[in-house]
Amino acid sequence: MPKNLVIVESPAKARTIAKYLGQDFKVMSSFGHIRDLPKKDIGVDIKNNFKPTYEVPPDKEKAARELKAAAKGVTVWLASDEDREGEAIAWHVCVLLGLEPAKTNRIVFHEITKTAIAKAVAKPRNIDPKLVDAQHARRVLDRLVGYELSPVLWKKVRTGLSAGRVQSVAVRLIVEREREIKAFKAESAYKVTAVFDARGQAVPAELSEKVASDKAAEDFLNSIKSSSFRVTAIAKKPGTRSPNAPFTTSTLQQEASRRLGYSVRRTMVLAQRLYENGHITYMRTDSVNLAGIAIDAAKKYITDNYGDKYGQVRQYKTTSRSAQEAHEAIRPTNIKALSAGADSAQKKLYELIWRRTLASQMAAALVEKTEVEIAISDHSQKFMASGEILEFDGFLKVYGGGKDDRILPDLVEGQALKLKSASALQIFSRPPARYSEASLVKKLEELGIGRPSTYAPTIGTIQDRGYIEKKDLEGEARQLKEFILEAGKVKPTTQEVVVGADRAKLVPTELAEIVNDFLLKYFSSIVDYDFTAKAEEEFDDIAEGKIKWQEVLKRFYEHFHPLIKKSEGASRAEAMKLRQLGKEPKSGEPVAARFGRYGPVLQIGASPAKGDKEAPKPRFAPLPEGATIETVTLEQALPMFDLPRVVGKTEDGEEITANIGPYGPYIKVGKSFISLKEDKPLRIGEARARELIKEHAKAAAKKTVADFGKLKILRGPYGPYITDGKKNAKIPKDKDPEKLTEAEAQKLLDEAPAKTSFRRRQK
DNA sequence: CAGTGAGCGAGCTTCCGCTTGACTT
Repeated sequence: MPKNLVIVESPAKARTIAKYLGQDFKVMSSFGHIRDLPKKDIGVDIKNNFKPTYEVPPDKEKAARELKAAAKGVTVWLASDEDREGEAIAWHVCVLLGLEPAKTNRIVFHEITKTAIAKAVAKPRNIDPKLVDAQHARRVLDRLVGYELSPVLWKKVRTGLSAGRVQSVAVRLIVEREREIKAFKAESAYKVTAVFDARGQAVPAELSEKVASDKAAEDFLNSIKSSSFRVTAIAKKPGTRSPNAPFTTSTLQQEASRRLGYSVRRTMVLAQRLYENGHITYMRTDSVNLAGIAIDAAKKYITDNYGDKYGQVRQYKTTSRSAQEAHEAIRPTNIKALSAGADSAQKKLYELIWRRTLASQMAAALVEKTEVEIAISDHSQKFMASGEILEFDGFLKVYGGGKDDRILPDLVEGQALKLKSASALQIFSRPPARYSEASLVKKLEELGIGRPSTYAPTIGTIQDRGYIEKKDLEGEARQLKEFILEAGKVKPTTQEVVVGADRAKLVPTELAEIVNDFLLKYFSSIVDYDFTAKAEEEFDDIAEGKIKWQEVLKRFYEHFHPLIKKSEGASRAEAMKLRQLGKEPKSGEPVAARFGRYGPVLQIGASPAKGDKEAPKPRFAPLPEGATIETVTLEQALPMFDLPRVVGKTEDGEEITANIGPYGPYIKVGKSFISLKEDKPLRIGEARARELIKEHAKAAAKKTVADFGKLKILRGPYGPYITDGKKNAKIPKDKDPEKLTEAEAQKLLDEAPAKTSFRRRQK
């Protein structure tokens, strides 16, 4: 029987450490925080000096039971992470096991290697009560903000909403970015480019200044028709490009999004699998530090495979202001393994991590940049030609940026050049980019808001609450004017480009705007971008013993709670942004847009006064696509009251209607609904509707493996399944779904467990 | 999943940060 019990946070870590510790040690996991504030109420006794009530949540009961059983009569070693949360986990484990925090062995290691673990065990310390206090303050502060603020939103806006220190700032960032984009006025200018001839070789160049108007652009091209051109200066400059630091959670999410197109959540699920199978180090980290053995192994690998001159040992320093550095950077556990992972998605992510890690220990790439100045005989402006040649690839050998050489022909100062052609193309200044999941994570990290373990869940939460939507943006076609000088003549022409098209961008809903504006008005200090940073300073003061944690909370609460009281005076109508659009021509009734119980809505006629049952009820309609409460016009609003609209009949004589529902525009035949994408419910014709109905039927047939009437076997995203319209059943792997008989299918369905409720996304 | 927007009232919702499974149509 082992005499020692080591408790870490993660079961995968427990397995690894067990290998290094031998027979005398049993290693178990707490599965993260093993005690927490209760979910159902605030769990903080505010009047009693903010005394928190902690309990074991239902999903941790099993772990708690097993730890208690294993801790009897042995020496316990607390080996949770070395940061504020880890220290608190160690303390909670002590309380759970009835141990004395001041007398229990506390050990930490930043890298999981035999020597690091042996060193830690040789020199145990005790729990740092001040660091635990800092965590109490962090936990209780978040609880007070979340559980006092959210109910205000239930009363003033809609039930079930939420607000918090992290999520409300994330929403604010997205709302404000969207407003910047809406307010942006694109400015036009002209970019002049030219191609010169140097003894038969082409030299592309660009005019050093932009030209403001189309007249100026045309005039300029006309004015250089008979000019002469001469090389007046050649500057060659060596340049270097250095590799980036190894991955943290945030940079891994950004690069996996950019290079592999993975969502933040998908990246974390894949990384978790790689970690559990021992292929990579821990994936929730803010550190760019590599263990000594990892640096040595990378150095050896580089020397053996690419040669000495490709290697350069580098130690990176974190630039993140919130970093707590409890772990290493994310790296392969064995750099000699070029590939790892159970499927191609995992493999791609592993290879990205492998390449980034190796590149971080490689030499800089060397480039030679050439700038050539070309003077125009009768103008003061100059053309500039630039070239870049990669002289030594260095780290780009494994982590390339995919930039091609731009090679200029050999030129000498004073050399005359002949103009082959020139063009002036209209360009527009671009609005700031919408956030993607990954760029939002980057921004939050810069602001010090959120932690590696919460980036992905936070994005999920603000989507679940209906604050933001992930959207593919189609962009719009824009005609760009262009003047081309060729063979001594300037000709006007146009180029069509699509601007603003983008994939998977975060767009705020009207609900987000309402909630954000409300929070900004009544709780500006809480949704302030620096709120977390300031709070962190106070937590640090607690950890350093400069102030008691209850004192920090007291000061905060004396400021915060009056804001809650004050917000109770806010009127619902104010929050709901009622906006009058005009009068309906037929009846003269007022037409308004507002945020209703279920979202944005158009309304004709005033809401009757309370208790007035005689007054006519107002009529309601959804907002047209793309319009918002702030932008919708009377002209756009009026036709919406004609929905639902009869489109026509099918060949069988069934009526087809069109409408806009809570899930977008659709057409309806009998009981089936078909979502509309390009077609508009106000305009779609009978012929087109019939087409869509046929396509829909075809797609449904493709999904059907077998149809027994009441019972159907369908192909879903998780494989084939049996359904009777009410209950679903999986088909065992050893059965061929094509050959299943109705009786067999019925039996499987009857045996399947009853539908369980599984909520990830709320309505 | 494809409405709605009366009124009343009971019962419920909610945070951030640590960690995994079990589960889905």
